[in-house]
Amino acid sequence: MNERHRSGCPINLTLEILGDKWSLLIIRDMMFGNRRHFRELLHGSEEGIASNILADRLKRLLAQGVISKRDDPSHKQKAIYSLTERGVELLPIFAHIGAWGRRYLPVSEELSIRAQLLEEGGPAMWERFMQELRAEHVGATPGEQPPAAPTVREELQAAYQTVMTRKAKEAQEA
Amino acid sequence: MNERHRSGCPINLTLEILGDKWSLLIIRDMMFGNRRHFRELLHGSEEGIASNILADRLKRLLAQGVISKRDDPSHKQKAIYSLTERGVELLPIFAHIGAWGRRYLPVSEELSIRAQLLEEGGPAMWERFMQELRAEHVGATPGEQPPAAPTVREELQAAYQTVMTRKAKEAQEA
DNA sequence: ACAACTGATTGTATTATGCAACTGGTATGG
DNA sequence: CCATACCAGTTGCATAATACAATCAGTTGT
Repeated sequence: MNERHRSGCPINLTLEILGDKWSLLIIRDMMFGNRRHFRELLHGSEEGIASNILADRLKRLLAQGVISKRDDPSHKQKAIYSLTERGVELLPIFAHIGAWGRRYLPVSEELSIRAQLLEEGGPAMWERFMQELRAEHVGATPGEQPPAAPTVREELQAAYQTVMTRKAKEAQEA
Repeated sequence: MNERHRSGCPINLTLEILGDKWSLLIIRDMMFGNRRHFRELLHGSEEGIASNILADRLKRLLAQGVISKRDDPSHKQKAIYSLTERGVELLPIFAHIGAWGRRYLPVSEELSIRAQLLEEGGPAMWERFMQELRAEHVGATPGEQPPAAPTVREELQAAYQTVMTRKAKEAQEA
């Protein structure tokens, strides 16, 4: 546990935890794809993470308190990974990263529609999403409301499906 | 130039460019420390980057259009690195990363005071800072005003100095 | 009993990083 | 005009991180 930090700069310390090509993608899948099991995270993403890297990153994120882990009551070997409050609060960073990438990089339409809605929704939508994530991941908070349907994630997912359906139809017609 | 991307997700594409432990620190120093030369970037930061890593990252950021490079008229071998519009627009991401790190990680007071002011200043302050960065880095924009004194960077720097001065006095008294 | 699935681990090859020394060229002061 | 310091990098080498495929032991459903 004797960690040596390069400096006390908040940006540097954050990069020491999240500054690699996989950590944020894992959190992205937990956050937007609601993937909570090792196998879902391993095979669910487009990018194809290796199992040893996934295991290593989950361990590190766990040690840093960005995610938590508990047993799945339905299966003795299943573990459920959840975001902690720290993890949930990464959402605005994802929103900005998504907006930046969408503006300047060769994104695909179907994978950037969520980023677009999140950017258009602004901080109010982020706050709503974070409340839903807290309910799903960090457990009950006092005075908590059952999340109104549709949730933000459902909205984003529906938009993704709409794009995919249209694209499939276009491909068929062509 | 035949780059293979892992996916068309905006978050993934952004991480493919900026997802390492150094790229964002270099941009941070250019943005907040106004370091524009190789040597300034090499020796100016607390974290101590190696010269070959710096050279490699500058090359990559240049290729990705996040920074630009031009000759320094005052010295035939000097190069001046500048942020492009893409680079300037990373500022909100830095603001959020700084805020997150400040909240959850063991930051030092003097190196997090800038993040605090930037968080408190909110999007309006970010926009002002980005306008100043555009003037300094990407050249004149139509209808541009000479930046009002003090600039945002000067404000941040002054706050840093205040903390450092107080800390030095406290250390002397103790 | 057995196949499929669970969260991982192991071995090996490749790539990235860290560190120090070094390069060719440029300004500067005496 | 020469020594010195400075400039943006490059090179060689050791170590660390990552990628990929195969494998593991325990669990579950059939």
